[in-house]
Amino acid sequence: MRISDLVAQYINDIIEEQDGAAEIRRNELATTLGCVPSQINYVITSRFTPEQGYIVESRRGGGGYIRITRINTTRSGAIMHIVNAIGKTLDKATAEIMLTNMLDREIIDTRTARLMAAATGERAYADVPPVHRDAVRAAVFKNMLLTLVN
Amino acid sequence: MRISDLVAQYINDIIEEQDGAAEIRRNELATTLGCVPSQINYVITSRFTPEQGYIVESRRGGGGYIRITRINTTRSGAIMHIVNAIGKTLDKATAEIMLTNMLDREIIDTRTARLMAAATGERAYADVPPVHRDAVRAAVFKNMLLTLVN
DNA sequence: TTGATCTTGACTTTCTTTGACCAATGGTGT
DNA sequence: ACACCATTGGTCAAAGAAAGTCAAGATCAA
Repeated sequence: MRISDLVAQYINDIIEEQDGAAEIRRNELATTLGCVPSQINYVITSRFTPEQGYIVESRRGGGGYIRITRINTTRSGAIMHIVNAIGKTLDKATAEIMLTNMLDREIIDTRTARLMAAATGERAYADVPPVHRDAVRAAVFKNMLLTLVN
Repeated sequence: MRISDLVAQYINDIIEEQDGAAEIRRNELATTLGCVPSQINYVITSRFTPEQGYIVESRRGGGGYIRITRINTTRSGAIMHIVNAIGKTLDKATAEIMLTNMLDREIIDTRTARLMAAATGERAYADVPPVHRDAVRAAVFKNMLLTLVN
């Protein structure tokens, strides 16, 4: 087996283990796999390109690293799935679970989550008759989600 | 972990605690974190620059100090100003004007503006008795704005 | 055979750490 | 006031620690 395939597989394993992202140290990995450091660069530029759905960030100098992140192409699909899962009403607890879930899956970022939590929080609906609160919340939540679908 | 990151984090924690400004004593901090004093300068010049939104003042001699102030306060201040300008109610048109204004002033980005517009749009309030709609909108809008302060 | 893909290593660039030396400030004794 | 000095912070350059680039040679597949 080719060394480059070993390297690629090694990186893929980490990405798989770590939920979509691998952070490696080039020299260390090269030593571990018994190859020259620039081999890592070769593998990255040939198998972890943006076209293939990866983002690569790196840093030189002391404490340097290379981070490879798999792009989530199913984001829009995931959002639509959630939108469809919301019925006529949505209680606060469920909304929060959904937000946490989306955060974990990196469908939204922390700022967006906070913003959406604020818009669906109980405090915002003091003037809404209790029987209607969950319906309003569902509508607000859905409308916001839809703006996130590119 | 890099020492420079430790220093940066330490300073950031203080800034966070103290509402936007940290005053440190270079030698003391260096001793606390176990690094050479000039390391503090390195961290400051590489991570707390004006471009990154910080002002740094210092003084030598007895009772000397280094003060690092975050100047993103403009944004927070601007947001708080808007929050305070919103009364008990807020109609859709006014909300949109405010959003446009914040966009122009670069207080928020396009995505955030769209998200907030969706959360305050008429379509979200079908289940709210008309007399209460503007009050709910005001509450939602304020709650969202408050998450942007920081 | 030949073009594409791999492998390797010399050289480059960027970021971090450290220390020697410099500059300003405030206090103290005359 | 003034000279002096202890106490701080500032600067800069060298050394160290990664990662990046590139081109020459090796291999492989059609």
